[in-house]
Amino acid sequence: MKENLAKTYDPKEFEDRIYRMWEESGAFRAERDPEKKPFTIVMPPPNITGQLHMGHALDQTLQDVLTRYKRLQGYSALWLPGSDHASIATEVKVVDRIREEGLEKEDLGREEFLKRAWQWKEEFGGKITRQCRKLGDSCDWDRERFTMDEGCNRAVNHFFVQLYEKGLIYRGNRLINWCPKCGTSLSDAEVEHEDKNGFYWYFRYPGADGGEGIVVATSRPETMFGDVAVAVSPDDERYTDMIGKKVVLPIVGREIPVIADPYPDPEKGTGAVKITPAHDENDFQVGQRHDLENLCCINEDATMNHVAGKYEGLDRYECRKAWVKELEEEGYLVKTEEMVIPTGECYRCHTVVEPMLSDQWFVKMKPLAEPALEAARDGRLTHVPERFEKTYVRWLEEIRDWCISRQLWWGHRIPAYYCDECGEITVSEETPTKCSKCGSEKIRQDEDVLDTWFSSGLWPFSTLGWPDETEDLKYFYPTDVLVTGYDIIFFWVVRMVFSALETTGQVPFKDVYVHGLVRDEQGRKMSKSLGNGIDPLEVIEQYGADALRFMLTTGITPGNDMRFKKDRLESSRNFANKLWNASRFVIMNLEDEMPEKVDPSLWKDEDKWIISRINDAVKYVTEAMDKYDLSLAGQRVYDLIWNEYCDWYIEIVKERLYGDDAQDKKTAQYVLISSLRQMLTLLHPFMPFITEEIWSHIAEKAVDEKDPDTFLIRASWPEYDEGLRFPEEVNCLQMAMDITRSIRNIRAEAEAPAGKKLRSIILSDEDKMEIAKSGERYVKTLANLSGLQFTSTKGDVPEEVMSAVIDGAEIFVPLDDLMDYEAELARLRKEKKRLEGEVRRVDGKLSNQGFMSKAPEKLINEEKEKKVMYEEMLSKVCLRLDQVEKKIGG
RNA sequence: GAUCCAUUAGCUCAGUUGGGAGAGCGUCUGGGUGACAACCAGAAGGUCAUUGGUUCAAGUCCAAUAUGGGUCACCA
Repeated sequence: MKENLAKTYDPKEFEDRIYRMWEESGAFRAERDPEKKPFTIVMPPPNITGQLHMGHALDQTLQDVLTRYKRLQGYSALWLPGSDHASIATEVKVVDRIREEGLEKEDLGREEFLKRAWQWKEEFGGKITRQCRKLGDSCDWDRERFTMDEGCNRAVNHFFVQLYEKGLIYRGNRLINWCPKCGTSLSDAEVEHEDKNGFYWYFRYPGADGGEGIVVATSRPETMFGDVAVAVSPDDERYTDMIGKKVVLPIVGREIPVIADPYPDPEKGTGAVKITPAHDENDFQVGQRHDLENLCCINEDATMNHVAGKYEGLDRYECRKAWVKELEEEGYLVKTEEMVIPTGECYRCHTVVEPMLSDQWFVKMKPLAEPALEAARDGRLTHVPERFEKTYVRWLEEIRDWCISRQLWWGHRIPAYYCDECGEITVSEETPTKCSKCGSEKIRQDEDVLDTWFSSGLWPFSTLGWPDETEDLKYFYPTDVLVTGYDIIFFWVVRMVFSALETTGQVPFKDVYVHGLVRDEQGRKMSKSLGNGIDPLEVIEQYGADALRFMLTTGITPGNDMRFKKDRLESSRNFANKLWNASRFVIMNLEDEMPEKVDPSLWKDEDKWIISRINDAVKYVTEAMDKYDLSLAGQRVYDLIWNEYCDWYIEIVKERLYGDDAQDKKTAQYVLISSLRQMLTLLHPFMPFITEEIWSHIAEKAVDEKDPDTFLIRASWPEYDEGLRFPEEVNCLQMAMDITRSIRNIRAEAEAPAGKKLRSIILSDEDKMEIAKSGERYVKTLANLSGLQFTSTKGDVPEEVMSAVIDGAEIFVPLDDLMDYEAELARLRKEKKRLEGEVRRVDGKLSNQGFMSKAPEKLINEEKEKKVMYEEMLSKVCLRLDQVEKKIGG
């Protein structure tokens, strides 16, 4: 006898073992097989600082489902894993760590600090990837990459130099977003905008000529020290005569000009704007137009500098408080107004960002954005769901130059070298030994590192060997689909696309599959600060990885958030349990040998029915998977296994398994097991562990732990087969199931015990008699009958019965002393009402001239048939109702 | 301010070329039946947010409104 599965479903017992078997046998390895088509996904690299959270679990499960599906379909499927150095995030962690030793990073020096950072990476960097294995991720671990490994470093330098030489990277002194806490510049995308309650303070700037001067409003009085002008609209009549005159900066005493510029809106505030070019983007532009000085009054740590006079050294907000007080005491404050102030915050530490004038490196975006837009417009790049293309397009259309230098140590150091002699900047992939212009050896490398996203942007091809024309790059690139959350479309997706188009000339992936966030049971975002995060590893410990995976990939829609519900987790686990038990049943009913293939001529109706149902499901599931409708695909497999295979097929087939007909028994065994194999394959992408475990007990060719080709993970995805449609047998089973349900229904309503054998009479229409009778043996067992009689004459039906009507037949159950006419009456009335409704609906359609003239003929015929059917059923119900009413009356 | 999403059974959500409203959980009624109580057999429960439009036909397409949520935006 074949060894059976354990008595109870216990995922802990086999999940790790199965994973080890896959990994050690090389089942995940993707070969460059010219016979196969490639399928590639690169994993969005998790930060080395992070822990695996539910967001990763969702993101990765989706990728794994797709990868496993394609692998089963015979593709050479590569899912390439890796992790991201996460410049700012990691640096902050390492700084915190050395601070525990009472040290600042400056105390260590750059070299020693980087050593510590690498130590951190070694220590924690592998954590997430180890955790991925628990989820069942079928990544090719031999190809695992890190954004700061040698190859990626080379790609980054190469890309930087390429852009620089094309004039797409430049160094400039411009206004950038500065995070005072992280001590670095940020890109626009790294600044989060938030509305905060604050004030407008209205201050009078007196005229230098002793006149009234001008009143300006500001939400940031501390920047007044950096004011270099007051701007008014040239069309603002209130201020026409002020233009060209000077006003005095209160208390400071410095005289500044009143200038005319289109920027001020006469409708807003007082119509006059103080201009602080060093601390505001708009003011900066005004300053450029009027050739004004950029007077900086705030330090990098957000304290005031010497320009603020006695406030030097004070924090910007402390200064604000004291300064407003002083201005008020001196009579310059005209009024204060409560106001909602939009502020920018650092996306890492949420410190209010300070716009600062600074020397930084920038990427010129317009020339890069255009091809990326084109790729979306002409369909080389598609978004799932489609609507995210708008997000993508709008961001690219409004894009500004990208500040890529960061004042940090952990990251890719900018490959630019300054000559101390002549000031020349040498940009080079290889570390130069001397200045490219004057030949001096006194050169030093730029201190800054690059934005993390600069290297992430190269991920889909740097991981495959670019800039070298490697075999991997040729075979696996461009990748097929990128799976990611909508929250990083801007940060990441967009940058990968333009970087790829610029370097490889191809889109980095054809499709972008966008998923939502996993929220908690109340619908809140899971976050560290709320402490409402659910640890995927704990869930796996309790319910198994398969249950988690199934729960995450079904019952959701692409692009929409999902709520983490324990209910659904339990229901997924129950489904696994159901499959486990069904498989146990199948195995326990096998002989010593695996059943051999039987000739289709031996198939019974129910065999053809389940084969046909599976065949239909294969078509449906394959189409859904191809459209990324994983949820619908998973749901369909669930229904197939539970509601068709378990609920009906297994129940029907039991009689044959316990019977004496040896050949028929073998047929049943074969169909049972071959159906199961197909269903396991369909389910495998979603629930890889349990399906692989069961497979190892029922595979046609024995599983060899060393040979991945014998595993389910490398089996063949079933294909839809026109030859496996059996409409007649499907109809027969359908009718048998309808009759069975009717009888069960009657039994329940009459409160007859399930164990009690009943008799039933089926009064069938002539044309349906054959088909009804062909289902006799199913109905007898499934409805637990002692006798079943078919007739076409009404007279054969006894009077004391309960009844039900289905298409083509009436079902009667004589209940003798169990007879409950009240229940029967109630049920018949309900049925009558329902049928009347149906007839009304169909009549409505058929008497509608528009419908009759415009609807497709096929549909009209269907409706006509329905009309006949419903009317027949109704008349039967009415007749029966009459009888019962008389009975009760008499 | 611009834009996107959501609104379907008590709860959480599916519903993909417009053509008879579904699942899981919960509730109610039966059930220890030779895989499964993490189960089986039944049942109740919905003017698909509102209004208008297109269509023979709308949960599904279009337009407005309401409520909730998200994203983007240089407003002193």
